[in-house]
Amino acid sequence: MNQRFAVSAPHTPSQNHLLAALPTAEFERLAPNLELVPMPLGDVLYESGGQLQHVYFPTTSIVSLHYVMENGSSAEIAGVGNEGMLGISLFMGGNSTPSRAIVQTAGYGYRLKARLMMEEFNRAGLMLRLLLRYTQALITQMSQTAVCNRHHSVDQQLCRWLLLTLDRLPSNELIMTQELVASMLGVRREAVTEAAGKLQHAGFIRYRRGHITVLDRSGLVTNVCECYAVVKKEFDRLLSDVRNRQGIPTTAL
Amino acid sequence: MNQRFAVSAPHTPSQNHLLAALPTAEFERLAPNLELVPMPLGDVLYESGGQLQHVYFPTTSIVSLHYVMENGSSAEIAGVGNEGMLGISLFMGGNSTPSRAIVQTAGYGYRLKARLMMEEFNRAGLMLRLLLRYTQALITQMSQTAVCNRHHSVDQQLCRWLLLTLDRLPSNELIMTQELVASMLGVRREAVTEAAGKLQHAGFIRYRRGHITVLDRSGLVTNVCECYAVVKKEFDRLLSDVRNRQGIPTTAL
DNA sequence: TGCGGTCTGTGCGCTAACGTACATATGGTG
DNA sequence: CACCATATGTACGTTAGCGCACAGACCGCA
Repeated sequence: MNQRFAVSAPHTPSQNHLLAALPTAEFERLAPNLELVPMPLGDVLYESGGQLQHVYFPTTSIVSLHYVMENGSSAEIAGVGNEGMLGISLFMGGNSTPSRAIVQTAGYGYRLKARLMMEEFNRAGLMLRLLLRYTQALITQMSQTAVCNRHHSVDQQLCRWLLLTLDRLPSNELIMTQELVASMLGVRREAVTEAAGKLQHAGFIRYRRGHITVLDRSGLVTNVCECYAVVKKEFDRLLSDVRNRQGIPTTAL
Repeated sequence: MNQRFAVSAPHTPSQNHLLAALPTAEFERLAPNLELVPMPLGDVLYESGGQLQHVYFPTTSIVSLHYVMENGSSAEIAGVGNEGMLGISLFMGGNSTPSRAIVQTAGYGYRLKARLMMEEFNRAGLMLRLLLRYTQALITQMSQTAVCNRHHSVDQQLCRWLLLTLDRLPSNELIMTQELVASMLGVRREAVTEAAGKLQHAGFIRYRRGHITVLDRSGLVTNVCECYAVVKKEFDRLLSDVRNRQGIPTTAL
């Protein structure tokens, strides 16, 4: 159903919540410059330390902000789906990303040239407010990841990760090897096999070579740590009024 | 020497790098509203989830952004000294902090009413650019903390933490119990005792009840993980032109 | 000067996660 | 259809860090 939808439905920038939240005037100014791009699994949008040529607004894809250490081990810092944007360091001022952005779930997205993004941002209009809000939500996600890495078990973290990914997906199936999940969580592949085995045994998920299907969402919820709810709640709080083209209260700016 | 300096030298907002980087006009507009406040050890500036009444610009104090979990365990997300500011979520749009801000090293700072801060920010001038840059640096610190929590030993993390704190201090002595350090790193107090014991044995530090003195900085550097350098480098890169009243290249905005 | 709360040192069993090694299963490709 | 690269399952010893318990040391205060 997911794939059928992706084929039959026309792609539109409004599938991305941030773009969808722009007032008509701003949206139409931007629209001609938004370029639909396919995002295949494993595609690297940004390399750590690289210059930003474009920003990306995922629609059906999910991208992982990833950090790779000197010794080769890695961990996900945050995930970005159709609720967000990639390339915030462009307007934050660094002009280069500290982390790597890698496509975690294949799909589509729209991209915009860095220069055009900056022009829009510099108008200091709704776009600026939207992006700063989103950045705030992203910061929460990163902090929570830091704390979760410190204090929670792999089992809990796997549940958190599955739920956060599931929330960004139209279907209940993840195209995803355990190896890849392991590199997201920053743990051994075997640890994922074991944790996923428990979840499958409990009937919450089912998987086969490269596919994970969630059968019982509520089962995952009972096993997840508080971090999931914290992140979810903060995204809802900050971005709930971003769902429709109504804008954001102007008190903020 | 540190304390003698704090007493004899007059306090001035320019001791904070962000304030010092403002052009004279903007600085003088703000100055009358900057209120000098003492920041005693353990003082809580923001409680998690609370509303922001002020933003704070530390001068001689260091404040820790801290996260406390349901089960009581905690961890530091980032530290803020005279290079930065507390209360970024004010202008980012959330208007409430997700984390707790607690004074880690006693000292002074200036505070500014939230409303006045927003007025300045909304001028979309240099202040906005400065603060976004700083936020970008803060994000790097948070990401790196997340990864460090995942992959590095307590020994390494203690070195990282000591060096980052030392860099914000005019002297080489930290007024700090091991208990407090432990709650920063999110580990057991005993783990800090042990790690600190090794460092003392190696002659890098010396400590007594509530005081840690760094004797050999380079010794810590040889034991620290890459995370220290990454954070330091990114702060330097983003904020090097913030040291003096020259402003920031206008390419960014 | 002595008291007492707090900070620091140390030991011990326990567990989660790691590193390594290898066996087995799967599904796309020629 | 057979092959084979890749994904998954399992096992075992090792280790870092935890939780707990308690002893000793320090330092400010009465």
